[in-house]
Amino acid sequence: MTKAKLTLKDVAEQLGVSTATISNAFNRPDQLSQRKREEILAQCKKIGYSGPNKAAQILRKGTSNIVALVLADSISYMVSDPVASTFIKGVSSALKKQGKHLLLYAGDSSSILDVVDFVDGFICYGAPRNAALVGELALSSKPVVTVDFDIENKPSVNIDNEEAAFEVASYALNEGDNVAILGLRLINSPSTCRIYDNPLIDVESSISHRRLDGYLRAAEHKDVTISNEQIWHLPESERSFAKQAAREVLTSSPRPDVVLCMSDIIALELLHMALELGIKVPEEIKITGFDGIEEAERARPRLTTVCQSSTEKGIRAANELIEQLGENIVLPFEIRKGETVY
Amino acid sequence: MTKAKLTLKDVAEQLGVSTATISNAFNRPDQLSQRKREEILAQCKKIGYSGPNKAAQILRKGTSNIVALVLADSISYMVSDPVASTFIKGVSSALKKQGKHLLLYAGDSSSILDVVDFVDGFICYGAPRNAALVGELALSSKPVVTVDFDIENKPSVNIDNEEAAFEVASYALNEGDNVAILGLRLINSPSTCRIYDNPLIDVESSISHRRLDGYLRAAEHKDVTISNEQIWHLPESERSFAKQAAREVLTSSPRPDVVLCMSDIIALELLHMALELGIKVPEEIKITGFDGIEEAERARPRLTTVCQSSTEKGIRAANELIEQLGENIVLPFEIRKGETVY
DNA sequence: CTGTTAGCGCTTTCAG
DNA sequence: CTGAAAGCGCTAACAG
Repeated sequence: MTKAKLTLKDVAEQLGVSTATISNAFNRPDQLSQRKREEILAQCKKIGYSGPNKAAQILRKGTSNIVALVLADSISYMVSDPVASTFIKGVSSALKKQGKHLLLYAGDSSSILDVVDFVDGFICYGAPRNAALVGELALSSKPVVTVDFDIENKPSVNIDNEEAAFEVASYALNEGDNVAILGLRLINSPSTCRIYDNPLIDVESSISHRRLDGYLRAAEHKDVTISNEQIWHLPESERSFAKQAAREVLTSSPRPDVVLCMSDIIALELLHMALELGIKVPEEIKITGFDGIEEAERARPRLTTVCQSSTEKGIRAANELIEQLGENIVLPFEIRKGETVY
Repeated sequence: MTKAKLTLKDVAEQLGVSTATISNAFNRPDQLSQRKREEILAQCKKIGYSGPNKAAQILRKGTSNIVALVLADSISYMVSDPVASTFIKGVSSALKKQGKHLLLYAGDSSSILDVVDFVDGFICYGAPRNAALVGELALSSKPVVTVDFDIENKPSVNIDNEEAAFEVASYALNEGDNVAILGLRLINSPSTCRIYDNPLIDVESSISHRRLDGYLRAAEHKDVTISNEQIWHLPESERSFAKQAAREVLTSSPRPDVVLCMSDIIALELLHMALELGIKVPEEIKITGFDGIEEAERARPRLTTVCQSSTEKGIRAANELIEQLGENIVLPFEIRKGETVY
């Protein structure tokens, strides 16, 4: 406790060798005889020197073994989202294998400047709520890997959201269906509402719009029309918003026969509310989700949804960052045919 | 990109002032006139200098604004646990307010040496799986706050687990009941099993044993005896283990009338399986949980459990670390009377 | 209010 | 294989 912190220099002096030798003993085994090295390491342990100071190493070497995971939103929000936490799981397991550490960074932070100088790179999960971060990341000289969105010239990990949405919708829709869509962040509104003619946001970049494109393409194929009054916007994939939207949808008249939901959380909330109101699923209303979270599998009836492996995404993103291959990875997805569609 | 990184020294030269002035402009506004300061900041922005290099600041100042959150187990495991992720939520929101960053650190890591030199302190959530970390933390000169366990002379945040378990069990138990307990990490076994006469682990330190003490005290008060054959050990609060234990309990004969579970995850799994098997809850079997997670509230029948605010724990732990008051905080809990006990 | 300077603790040429 | 010395980029004490 009160023990003054030993420096490499102190140790060199005490052991009567040069600082380089101590440094090499810890960092470059090839630079000295095995015997000498072990002797030094043993001595160090004895006098209580646990190795070179990491802060100094970071400055000197320019690497820290810390990877920042930039989440789309606040950490508080992301960490309780099952999809995001599964992704984090993947990232952390891959980083651990490489001896890297994980710094969680909120996407609503004002800047990455706080950490850019010492982290080894960024994994960016979803377009950050604060769009300015994207610009900073694009300019940063540190490696960046994006997931579920893209930054020009940066490696990325994605699935084909448009195609996935197309497939699940194609499976659920039939001619003559009255269809509703529960979407995510489609317009700029802090609350649940139908999109009507409001200007759409991030049309080019957001996965929500890719999914919407897929749904609409499927509808077109099936000769189903979906008006803007039948498309809901939810500000977040959160239960409270999902509940509001579910209630609106289920109490609207005529009630939709099919509801395409952009996340499983939304779909599950809708499913529960439908059952509570005595509405039969899928007989009276069919429901599809998106993501393939565990809870969707546990639900009865089982949710029909798009399964993507968030763990795999995390692993691939971490490895891409470390190996710096510069790839734009597109991962497969799978339609899980549950019992909320027949 | 190809732009050579500017240093403070470069900038000072370019602007024709001393390095101290630039440094002060960024760090100590009181050390120079507001006009000069703004002028310098503006110039810096223009030439693309975004402020002093953080890695150098960390070495020089000895602080980084990074707090390590040492989780009990691997990050992968902890991040998908609802109780832990709620705790993380609390920590991250409190740290954010203070402009601190969050480094996630796995409790099964071999050492804290990797980061101890540059983080500002440690929040340790649950006794780490690798017990050696406790020793390192105890000796570390960096501030440490423990949660759900204690290290001598270090501040901590806890609830009274013994009393909480006592109260919930007292509420559930009646004389003559046949009782089972689904416990966590009571003995040293990697799989679900009854504890029988196996040696108990961490008897002094673990919250599981505090809870067990509370259950047994309540049983004694109610003149109920609970033998070691009726106490199950689960290695983790994970659904798969919970399922195994639930099956064993529900198919054992005579079937218990009351099952006291050391986490809501376990209790919920038991509840679901009971319902699936057509066993009436609470008529044929009463169930209590522990923690008060959201899902327990959504379940039908609603789970009777001990509610503790993990968010609050996280906030208090973070603030304790920052303010360094050296307190040993004991937070309140609350028995939530759901419908799994009557 | 400004400038000079000595390190923070380490790594890594380079010469021996 | 070892040792001396030059910084990595910055801060803060001190002198002006």
